[in-house]
Amino acid sequence: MEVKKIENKCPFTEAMELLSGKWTLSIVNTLMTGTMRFNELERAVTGINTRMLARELKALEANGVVYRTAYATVPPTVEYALTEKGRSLGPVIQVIQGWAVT
Amino acid sequence: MEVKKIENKCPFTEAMELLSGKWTLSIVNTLMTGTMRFNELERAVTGINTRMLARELKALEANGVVYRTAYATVPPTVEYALTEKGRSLGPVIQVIQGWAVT
DNA sequence: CGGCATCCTAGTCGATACTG
DNA sequence: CAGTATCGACTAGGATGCCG
Repeated sequence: MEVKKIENKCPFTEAMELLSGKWTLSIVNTLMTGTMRFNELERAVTGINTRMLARELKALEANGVVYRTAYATVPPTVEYALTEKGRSLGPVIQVIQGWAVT
Repeated sequence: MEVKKIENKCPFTEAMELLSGKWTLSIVNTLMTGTMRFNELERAVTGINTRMLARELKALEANGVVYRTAYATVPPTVEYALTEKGRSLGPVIQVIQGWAVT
């Protein structure tokens, strides 16, 4: 059984799979300003809903873009912040933005 | 005074809607090497099929990223090349690629 | 407060067949 | 050669409710 493995699985494609989500870069961009809680993010990213935010955050966390910190307080407190990898997305956002206004 | 909020503003979202296609940037990247015909592209972009290529090319053409030149030869000849706007996507691809390998 | 579970729609994507 | 048409699988995305 021949498995047609994509040899040229370029890192570029992998990156696109992560970044092409509708909200992904908006979330990352929002987190550029600093650590935020779940509800803060939900309010800051206009138009997103709970499920999408949760899903995106999980994906971003799995990819080492954001960092999650949960505090065992009685009203649960969970904070999200960018990792080094996440912050390194700044230029990407800048460049796309620059291209967009051209 | 008004601060230009480039953050969660539309041009970025618009750009993402165009660029987030699965094949979009691969096609653009392939065309960076120069003008190509339909079948050449289909062979160069590994994994794509006729329908997707046709659809993407139409979208890219509509957005002024590529331009299409058809020659009225008996076996139809159609060439695709990047516009100025299309070539200006080079840095975008570079940056994402750079981020991907990090 | 954080965030999963459920249901749903609309769009994406792929393989194949067919046309000018 | 350069596409279009058709079908069907898959999934991203949205609305809402519930639970620790």
